[in-house]
Amino acid sequence: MARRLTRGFFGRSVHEVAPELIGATLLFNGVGGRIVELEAYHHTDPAAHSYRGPTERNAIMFGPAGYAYVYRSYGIHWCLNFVCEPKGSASAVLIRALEPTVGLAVMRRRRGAPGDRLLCSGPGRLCQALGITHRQNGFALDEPPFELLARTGDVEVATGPRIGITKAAELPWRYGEKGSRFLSKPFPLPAKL
DNA sequence: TGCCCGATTAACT
DNA sequence: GTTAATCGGGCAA
Repeated sequence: MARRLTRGFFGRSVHEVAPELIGATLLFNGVGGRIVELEAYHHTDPAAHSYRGPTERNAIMFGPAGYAYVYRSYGIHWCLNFVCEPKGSASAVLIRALEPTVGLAVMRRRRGAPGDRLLCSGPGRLCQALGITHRQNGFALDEPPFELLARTGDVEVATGPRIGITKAAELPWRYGEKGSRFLSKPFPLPAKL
């Protein structure tokens, strides 16, 4: 059975944590799936919410690693982040897509019954499918209702530019499972030699 | 205070 | 391809 990830797992560089999370299983109240896509946001990164210092919204990013940072996107959607790095470094990974594996019927109902490929393929979509809102901001990731399980097999990890940002858009800080059909967008093909 | 923009999505043409 | 939904943060005045 897969190893349970505890908060110590997250207390390292976002660029160490991010690729290790690809293929890990995220459950919320027993519903969820395999993480197939995420993005890293470091506090020195102009695209990060924490870049300009603490605010009421991003306060949890300035606390210890291993907690959920949930924010409202475009006034409509919720997006889930895992706080990483030593306390105060205000860095996190944005969970962008899951391959749904547990609780398919519940997720379909919450999402208005789209095809399974669209259930959790996007940061707003996966929060809707799992039932995550601002109420979960600050929740510990290694305690119920959250559960995180390390991946069991090998995974091929792809990297590329992040999605939907204008600042620091060139940084290749998006990580995903190569070839997964549950990505929010495909990764650009590697440059030809 | 007011205005613009954003780590998005679905429903349009 | 475009656009509306809708709200917190940043910055100018």
